[in-house]
Amino acid sequence: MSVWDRPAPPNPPVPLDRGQIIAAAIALADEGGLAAVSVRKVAARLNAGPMRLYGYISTKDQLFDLMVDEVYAEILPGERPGDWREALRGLAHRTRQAALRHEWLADLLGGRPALGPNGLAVTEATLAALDGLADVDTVMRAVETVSAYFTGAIRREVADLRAERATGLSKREWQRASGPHVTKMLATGRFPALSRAVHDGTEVAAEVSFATGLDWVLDAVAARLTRPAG
Amino acid sequence: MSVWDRPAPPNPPVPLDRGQIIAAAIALADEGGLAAVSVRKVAARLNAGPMRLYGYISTKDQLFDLMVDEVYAEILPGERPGDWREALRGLAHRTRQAALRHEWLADLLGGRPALGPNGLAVTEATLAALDGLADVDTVMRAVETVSAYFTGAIRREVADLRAERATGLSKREWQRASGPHVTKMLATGRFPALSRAVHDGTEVAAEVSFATGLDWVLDAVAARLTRPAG
DNA sequence: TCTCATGGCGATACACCGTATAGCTCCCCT
DNA sequence: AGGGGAGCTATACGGTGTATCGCCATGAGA
Repeated sequence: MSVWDRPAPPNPPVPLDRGQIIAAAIALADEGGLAAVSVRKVAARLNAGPMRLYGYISTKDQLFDLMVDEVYAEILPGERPGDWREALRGLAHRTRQAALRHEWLADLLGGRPALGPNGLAVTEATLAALDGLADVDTVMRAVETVSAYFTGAIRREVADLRAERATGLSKREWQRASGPHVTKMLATGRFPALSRAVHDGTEVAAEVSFATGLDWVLDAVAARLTRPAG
Repeated sequence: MSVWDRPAPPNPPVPLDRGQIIAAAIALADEGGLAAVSVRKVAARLNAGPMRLYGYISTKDQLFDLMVDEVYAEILPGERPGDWREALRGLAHRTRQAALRHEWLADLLGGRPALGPNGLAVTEATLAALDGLADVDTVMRAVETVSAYFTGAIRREVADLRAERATGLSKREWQRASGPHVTKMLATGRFPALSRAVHDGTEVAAEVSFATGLDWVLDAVAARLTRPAG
């Protein structure tokens, strides 16, 4: 019996490794959000059966961790930053940019400690940039505070962005156009300060608002880093 | 044929309303985390078929929104706060306490705009406490910055707490005891600053770290609220 | 009092999910 | 040439959210 008589194996199965799995998962998430990532779909994109992935991955949550760590590679600082402030500001902005490229990152940010190699490398680089400016505990507090700020800010920004996209209205347009539920709420008069804020507030670009809050927080940190141990 | 001869309907079906559904869902989440909340399980807890809930709720995500708004009721300030700083500090601490009572809140915080009645009421109270201290835009920026901080800080705290619980080790014990993966990473010598931080850092109570960072951020806000429009 | 409409409820069903298990097939080493 | 082991696949289980539909009980109208 020649090779021609016997049918070729249905899948000429390409070797496959963790990296391809992570890349496929990220592609799916970029296209359709985290909800579009399923073990079956990732496998399908690699011409593999679902169970094949479990040779490289132990659980779906672990796949999420790996995806996050992969993105942390994009967040790593390119060159050595000028000073600590530039280091922290850069970290914040690079994280934000990564989350705008991969919106699903906002769903995962801060949800689990970032202990992958790239996550650790980012932390290392950040701590190194603040090294010696104050005692270890103060430095830790500084990094944690700034991280907490930009994590929270990024999450809110992405949440608002999705809401706008879903309703087709910007936050500012709400009150006028239709904001079916919120408008009615504001009209009840039970939220005067909020109404005034929505009415009189200037609509400011998300990046500006992000950068402004960040500068405030950095100022606060500066006050503790220069003085020895406030 | 008397009433006694005819068997009672198997489920004496209690009327049921949104509040009971939300309460049941929260109870499930408190016990087993967000993952333990399924439409079927919530319904079962109310002696109802799954489809019954869809008369009161349109989607599972909406149920999550309702759960969050219910918890915002616990976050509402009890009495009128002394000054703006007390208002913001109180808000932050009450949110944190709520998240410690309902850990699943950390998974949802900042994930979607809080537009329910209680969420709006919290925002209203907060804005009211800052009213007139600066122009509307500065006040908005202040509230957003503080909210971003405590949202991010709470998420991280809960994430760490779960990690500790899962490994049975505190963050400090990692390096010594076994931290299967992280210890090896630190041992590679590729993360000197991080290693030093882990080694030399003082283990500080989560609440203290939370409060410290919060005070820093509040100081930063104070600098903009007292000066008119920095 | 009898009849009919209606609206809420339940059962059923569908498509999909994560993953445990077990068997098969192919390759390498002896 | 034969045996062992590794890696892949098929199957299966117990769950998920929710669309659809048919029933029954109730209240209204005659």
